[in-house]
Amino acid sequence: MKFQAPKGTRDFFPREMAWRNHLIDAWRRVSIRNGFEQVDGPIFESLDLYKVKSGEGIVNELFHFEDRGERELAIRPEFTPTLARMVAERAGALPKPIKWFCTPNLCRAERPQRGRLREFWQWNVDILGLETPVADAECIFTAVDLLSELGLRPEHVRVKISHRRTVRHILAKMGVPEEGMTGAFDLLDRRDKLTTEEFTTGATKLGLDADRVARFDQICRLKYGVGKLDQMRDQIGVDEEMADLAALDAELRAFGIAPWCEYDLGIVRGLAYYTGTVFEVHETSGALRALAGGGRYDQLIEIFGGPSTPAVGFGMGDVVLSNVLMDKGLMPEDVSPRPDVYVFAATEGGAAGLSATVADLRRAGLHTRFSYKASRSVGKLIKEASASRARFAVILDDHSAHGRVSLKNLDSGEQHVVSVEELLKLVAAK
RNA sequence: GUGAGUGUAGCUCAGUUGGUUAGAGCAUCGGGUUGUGAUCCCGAGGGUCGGGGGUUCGAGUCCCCUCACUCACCCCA
Repeated sequence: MKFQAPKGTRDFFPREMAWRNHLIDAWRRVSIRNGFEQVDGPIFESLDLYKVKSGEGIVNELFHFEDRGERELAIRPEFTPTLARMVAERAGALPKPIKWFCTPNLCRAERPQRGRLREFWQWNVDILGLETPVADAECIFTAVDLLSELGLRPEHVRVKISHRRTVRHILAKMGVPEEGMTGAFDLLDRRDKLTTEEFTTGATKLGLDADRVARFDQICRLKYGVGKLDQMRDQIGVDEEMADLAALDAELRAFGIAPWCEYDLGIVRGLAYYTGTVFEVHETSGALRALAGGGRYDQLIEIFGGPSTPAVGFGMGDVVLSNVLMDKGLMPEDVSPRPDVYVFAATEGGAAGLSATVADLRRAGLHTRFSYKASRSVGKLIKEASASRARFAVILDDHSAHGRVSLKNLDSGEQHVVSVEELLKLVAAK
């Protein structure tokens, strides 16, 4: 019997675990400096919680099971329902605005492919209780702050922004009837995957004539920089429902992230519950799926039984993010913790004091490793110390009985004979 | 759920028209030389060639089935 990790899941050997921690540390660090507080919920919830938001169809896409009390449960495929439940439960008592983040692992019963696995980690950032586009801009700023923290730049990734109400207004003005809106959004979303014929057929079904089909097609593809909303007004001829976007535009500039952002009316997001701003972070070559996606969902908390609460947020998964960093050559070689010192004995006399020295160094708070080898070959042991990525080698020899050791800086190669007290000082000073 | 591609050591791969006991490099482990990270030398472990069936005197190699992985579709909360 041979076992392997289940389809779409990953084992985290030390290297991978170090990377996962590095990423989650970055998520946490950036969240905190942007004023968000960390929360978490259970890894499984009542299956109904997910049906409320997404309908029966969701059941095939998640892992669900029954407990011994015949309760139907599901492993969390997303965090938003839990968040909504938590907010609805204490809505009255929580100080506003609510700014929360979370770094849950999520599971979806989908077929794995590039950028998509069955278990992954996702950074969730949400602001609840604020209607102002400042909150939308702050979410986008936080996402950009993280991307920047990991070495990405506007030439690598771009935040593509649209607005549900603005787009709805444009579509209505073009003659798309109210009942055709869902179909129109779907068409917008899938434009890049459709042939011209398929697109035209779809648009015609919505009641658009050839002229308007062409304009619709054009609108899907138009992109505008931050600060260029006037161009959008002129080219599309849109007048109303622009105030929200204009306010967001001003904030994006004020936050200093204009170069990272662009308006792209082809961004829809599949979710029916978005009500205003929607955005996705894409790698600029367009080769990979979205790194992150989010938007405003002002009615969701009510659906979960809470009071009417405006909300905006986004999610960013670890898989595509790692893919992008790898593709751009920004994946660090090794982010495992570096030992401060690596101790070994060059003589039998030195070996007598090995364990005691290690214990002293560890009690002093140093990340201390030592050689388990019987070899007294200094060259071999230095090599071992170096392979451990330690900053210093501590060499014990026959003088060590008198409290003197050789301290070698493995980065510079410098070596001095020092007392243990001096050693602690030198290592602490870097 | 649909389709395509790929499966030989931990990794990258070689393996002749089917022919003896399946190989290399890297990695791992042990040892040796040089009292200081290199280089070098010796050695070891690790494979039911993804699995099953078939053809054949003989299958890593040919055929069928199956499984896994990868990629694309559906979907993407």
